Amino acid sequence: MLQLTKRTEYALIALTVLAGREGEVVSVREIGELYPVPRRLLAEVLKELSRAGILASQRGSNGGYFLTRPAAEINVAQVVGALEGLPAIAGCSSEDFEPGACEVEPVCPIRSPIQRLRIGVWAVFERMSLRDLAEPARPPLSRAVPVGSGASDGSSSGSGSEA
Amino acid sequence: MLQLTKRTEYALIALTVLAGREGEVVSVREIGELYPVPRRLLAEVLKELSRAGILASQRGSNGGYFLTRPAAEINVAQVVGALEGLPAIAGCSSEDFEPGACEVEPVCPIRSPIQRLRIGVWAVFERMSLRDLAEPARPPLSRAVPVGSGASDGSSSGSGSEA
DNA sequence: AGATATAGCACTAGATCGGTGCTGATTGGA
DNA sequence: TCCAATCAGCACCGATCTAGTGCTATATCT
Ligand code: SF4
Ligand code: SF4
Repeated sequence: MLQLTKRTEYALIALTVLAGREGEVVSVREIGELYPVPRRLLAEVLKELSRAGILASQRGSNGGYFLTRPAAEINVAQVVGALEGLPAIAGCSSEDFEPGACEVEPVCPIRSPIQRLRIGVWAVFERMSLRDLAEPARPPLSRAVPVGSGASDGSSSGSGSEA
Repeated sequence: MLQLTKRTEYALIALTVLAGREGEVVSVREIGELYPVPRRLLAEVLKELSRAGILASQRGSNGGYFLTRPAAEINVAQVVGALEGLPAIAGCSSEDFEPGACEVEPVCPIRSPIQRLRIGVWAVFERMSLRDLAEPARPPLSRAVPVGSGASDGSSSGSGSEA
């Protein structure tokens, strides 16, 4: 399934708040009051982000979390990477992939292309920073791009989806 | 989890073969002899692709599957879309998402950004055709690109995650 | 008729995910 | 001093999804 986990979504929501209040210390409760998110789970997620070094925490009363770096320097890729491990696309490019786990590997014809996809997807996530998240979205949306080899003429490729 | 299913991987492997033998009719057995893939499962997947209109089938002896269109006109996005539904990134942008399923939706601050990500990821998949898959990979790799608004290009952003 | 191949569908076991429980440690303040 | 608020750590459960298989029917070629 090519979809982020709820944990990651909650993380991004929380980070949106954090990014809009840089320098402040924000508690899980506050965020929970802003958005109808399972607080307990949100807390768990923020702990993870803290362990990953994206957030730092302040314990005790008046405690909470805050960004360790400017919002513009933290991108979605880092967040996703911290919570789900970097996007693998295929099993063999996952972090915890043990050699031999895939029978096809020695002769797999799609490893290289998959790798290219992975890099492309990763780049998409890298290009969106927390500041982009927090801001009301300014979409110059300068035409997508990359990854393919030749593919130059892909113009005709409709979305097609299914059915 | 940001990862393709095994089904999709097998589909791509099979399509690589099909793309390299355009005009021919190739059976599941043949593909299974080329790559150590669970044939039974592979068969199931090709059926799905057939239902989705990406492949057509020929039954009976000497039967098998063949592409309905030139390999260059079929891209990975179509394949993924047929097998997993288009990349949703978040639950609310999934095909079978029922309104009200997400509590946060009415006030969600990340819907718009997520949408942008979705488009970006989708574009990455669209730009890789079956021909790109089948070819021995020539990566001029035309530098990745946009999607975000500003986005500092801190290409250095490593995984940064755990371990 | 018989061998080969796809069509369709249901089913099981295992992995993953969403969410919660519980206990402890740290801090600020009444 | 003691209490309330808050983070830290970890284990646990139920629901969902995935990988893979079983079985039966249908079409085609020889
Ligand atoms: S080797 Fe090929 S089949 Fe095995 S996991 Fe990697 S991409 Fe998928
Ligand atoms: S609305 Fe926000 S939280 Fe709900 S699914 Fe969409 S992105 Fe995730």
